[in-house]
Amino acid sequence: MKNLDKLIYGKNIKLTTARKAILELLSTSSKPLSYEDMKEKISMDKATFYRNITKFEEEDIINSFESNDKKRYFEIQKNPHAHFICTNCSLITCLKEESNLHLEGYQIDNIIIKGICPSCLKKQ
Amino acid sequence: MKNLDKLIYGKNIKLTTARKAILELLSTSSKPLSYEDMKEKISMDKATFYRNITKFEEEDIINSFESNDKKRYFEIQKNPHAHFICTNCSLITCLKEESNLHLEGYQIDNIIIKGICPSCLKKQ
DNA sequence: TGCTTTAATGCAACTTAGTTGCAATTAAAA
DNA sequence: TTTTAATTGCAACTAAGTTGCATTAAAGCA
Repeated sequence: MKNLDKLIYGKNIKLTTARKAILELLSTSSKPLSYEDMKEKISMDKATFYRNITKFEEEDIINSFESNDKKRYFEIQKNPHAHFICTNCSLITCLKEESNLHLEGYQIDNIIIKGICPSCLKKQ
Repeated sequence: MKNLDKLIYGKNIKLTTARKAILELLSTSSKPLSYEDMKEKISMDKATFYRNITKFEEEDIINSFESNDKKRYFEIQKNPHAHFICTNCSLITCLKEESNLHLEGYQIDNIIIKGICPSCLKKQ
């Protein structure tokens, strides 16, 4: 079974060419991607893109968050981790370490921390 | 000196009626508000609203974050605290306790935690 | 208090993200 | 291979947020 097949195995989803294109791109990227980042590389209509994104989020295959530039960034939901967004330079950093936060009674899916990154702090 | 004056004291900002209306509304609200929440209660143009929001954010008077409904929510930046957003019912909860996270080398301004709230977990 | 300057406002027109209805197409199961 | 339900593309739409420009109002000063 190929990697992409694994992502949707057992879920109520058909593996179409459009969906392969999105998952292929996201799973080979080292950082979260926005629609703008992806639109030249995938040849589907905007409606198809967003309908699939919605479906993937419902099935917990990807997750998304809003960055400083007011765009939504998408990422395969493997090895869940927190993200740091620099409100100065808009850099997104994946934080593997800070993801073991616990909140009694809550299910935590995603943590986004906003602030100033070390590089921007030095320049000030 | 009145409460609203305190917020902008010493900053490069005129206290206009439009700005009073925004700050008045945000400072008397117990939860973050979106543009849609506020637009009937403030009588200014959309452009004025967003220009002032931008200014307030630059001067660290308010902060904003994107919720599950893809709207931006605004809040006075006092007693900084984390927010929990339920991706099921879209409820926003202020978490006073969980705000002492430390990240070496980073300045943390805002923490957003997404997941499922206790009430939705029980219903499942 | 009235004058002056500079910033803030309202309006209109725009950009872009994201959504929806519908007819045509395609994946997957029989 | 055929069938059927899900997916796609298209076009038209909604709503957030932005920008240029002429008008207005806040705040400092005479």
